[in-house]
Amino acid sequence: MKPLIFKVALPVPLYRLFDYLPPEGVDGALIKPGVRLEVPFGKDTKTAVLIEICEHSELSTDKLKHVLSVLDDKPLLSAKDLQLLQWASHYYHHPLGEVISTAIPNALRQGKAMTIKAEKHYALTELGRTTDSNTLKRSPKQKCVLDKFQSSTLDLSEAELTAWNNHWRPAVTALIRKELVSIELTESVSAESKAIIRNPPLNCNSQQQQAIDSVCQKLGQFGVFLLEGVTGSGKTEVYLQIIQSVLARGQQVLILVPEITLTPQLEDRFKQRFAVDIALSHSNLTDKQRQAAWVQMKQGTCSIMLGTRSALFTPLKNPGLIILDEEHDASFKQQEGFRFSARDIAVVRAKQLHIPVLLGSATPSLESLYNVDKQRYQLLHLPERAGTALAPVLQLMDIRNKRIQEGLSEALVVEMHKTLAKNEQVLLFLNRRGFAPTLICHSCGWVARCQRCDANMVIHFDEAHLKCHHCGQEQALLKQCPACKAGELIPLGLGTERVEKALADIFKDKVTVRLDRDSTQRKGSLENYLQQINVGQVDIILGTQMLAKGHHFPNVTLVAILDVDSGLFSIDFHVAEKLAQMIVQVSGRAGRAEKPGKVIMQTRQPDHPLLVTLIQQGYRSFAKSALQERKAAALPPFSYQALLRVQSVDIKMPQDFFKALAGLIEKHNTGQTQILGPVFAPMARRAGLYRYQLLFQNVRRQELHVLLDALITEIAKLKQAKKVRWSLDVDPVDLY
DNA sequence: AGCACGCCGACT
DNA sequence: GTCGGCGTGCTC
Repeated sequence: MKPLIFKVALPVPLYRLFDYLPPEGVDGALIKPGVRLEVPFGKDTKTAVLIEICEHSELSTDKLKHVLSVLDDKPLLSAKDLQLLQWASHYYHHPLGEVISTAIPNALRQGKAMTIKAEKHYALTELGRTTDSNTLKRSPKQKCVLDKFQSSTLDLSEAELTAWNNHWRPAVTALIRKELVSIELTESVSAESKAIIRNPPLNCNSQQQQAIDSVCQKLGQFGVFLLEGVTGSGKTEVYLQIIQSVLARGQQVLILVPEITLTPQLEDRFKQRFAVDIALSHSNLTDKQRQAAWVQMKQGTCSIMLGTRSALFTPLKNPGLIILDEEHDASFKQQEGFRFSARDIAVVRAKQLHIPVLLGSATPSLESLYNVDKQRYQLLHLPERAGTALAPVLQLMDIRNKRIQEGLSEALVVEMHKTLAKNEQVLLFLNRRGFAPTLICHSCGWVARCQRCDANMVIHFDEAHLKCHHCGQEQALLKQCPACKAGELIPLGLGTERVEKALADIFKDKVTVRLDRDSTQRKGSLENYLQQINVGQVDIILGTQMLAKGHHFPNVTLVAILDVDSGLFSIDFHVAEKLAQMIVQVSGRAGRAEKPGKVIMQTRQPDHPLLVTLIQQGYRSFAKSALQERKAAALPPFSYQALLRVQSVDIKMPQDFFKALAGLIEKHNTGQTQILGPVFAPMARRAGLYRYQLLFQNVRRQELHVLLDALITEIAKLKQAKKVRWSLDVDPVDLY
């Protein structure tokens, strides 16, 4: 009788599976694909995932090793999960083992048990702490809540309720989930849950209601919805009410948001509505927390997951809906390793699971709008701002030949004074951190350059450093020109730090807060600043693109984009789209309720078609004309692209690789795929590596992928390929 | 990706 | 005579 062969995926960058024999003394037929296996691999042992069991191997049986042990009783990944991951591996031409690695939490990848002993220990400790009132001497408020809780008194005060929700409930429900708490406790908790009046649904306008109804009618079947709603149009309320319906069907919801949007405020908004726990998944969690969230979704003990990009792959016991908020956001595309688009895979996953997927944005991506045109996606439009709020007025401020002080024109300063005099807030947007992007010698023209990149060092006065924003290298701020030893060093150009200092001079009695990566590095400091802004302790808010994401500033009535021109000229066709989205998103921070907002864009290109179209006719008109341009140039979404990036410390090394590749392309490109390059990347050297790229483009996706398939197989075997770092980026969003 | 094997230069 | 440089090839 032939032995069974286990085909397994390993977390290595290899485009193939490995064959093993079942563990010794174990009937292989009893083991199911999707379980984790401990296998010997080379010198060490690794955690593999069983993909398939079959009867044949390319290798003779005596060459095969036995699986050491089976780590799971039940598959960690279902057949559908595996199917999706295999699809993604194929579509993005990335090794399956590494794709699986992105789909499962780090702890499980390392072979840890699915139920965590340490977690149980933690829960028990927590139980001891929370149920023993005597140990709560330091927190009398908690003690009071506990006493009421234990005596089944359910009329909690508001403060007690908050304490309960924030500190108690998560701990106790975590215990219940782990079945470590007795039945009577469970019962009193559920009674208590019902007693708590959570934030009820808000009244919806007719468009909101229509959007809700459209999606709810499709529950249980596949459909893609694009929810287009400007800031303040009540998108979140639409999400919440649809989620309510999904929960009522006993199904789970996966909500994906961009990296920076996942704030405690958003989490609170969900918590305040639903009487269920919310699993979180983002990069700030510990391995253990991520695993716990993942396992809860898989086992169905939690119904809502709120997470970033990689949460997309979380196994769901009863999938009901996927929501992807701010679908235009570039952070849904992973920019290294397995370069997947969470937005695109979300659609594939929803189709596989026969559930709807809801993409939301005030500024939908051109791809999604194109899919609406093609009737692949159903558009749900929320044209109004909820309540009485008025849309902000956008205007261009021509600053040609005008006096400018540290990036602020006199006319803008006047507007700022007017706004501040009314006790309203001003928001200034400048997408460049640091003090100034260039340090130049006034005497000899020497410029501080990064030694490892084709880039200038950026001046950071606060830390007395020169920093490279591309490789992170830092050096002490120079006092003297290293070239001529004599000249005065002058900061050239504008960054947020510099504007901050100017604001302190011009608006002496006003409070300014600067929000950028440097000022919010410490954990919780962003939350802190946002809090200060919302209670009115701040007059002027100054920051980079992190201002464009999600945060609401109700008292801001003037928004100024200090330098809109820097985004207007780029060889990358995506940049115009990103700029338009950024302008609209930043504008959305202004004007709330009865206070209409004003948005000023300082420009030296007041006639630029992008700006004029956007301002006079709005985002949709801009998108329409941008799509027409894409069509005329046969650019995506009217064609499909893949970018091969090649990096090397040696400037000449990649040439051998490209020479070999040219032969392969010649041999395999039997279709119409256009090959553009190889050329240097726009920044030819970064972090000490020379960077080349080669673009593949074809109006037929299938044909492009057939070529890529053939090429990847051969490149993986190429000896010239081992001397360089290469990667393939399917559907690239930035061509740099 | 790791890791070992392997063949040529500066050190005890 | 040996340590170690990283080029090449393999991992079921």
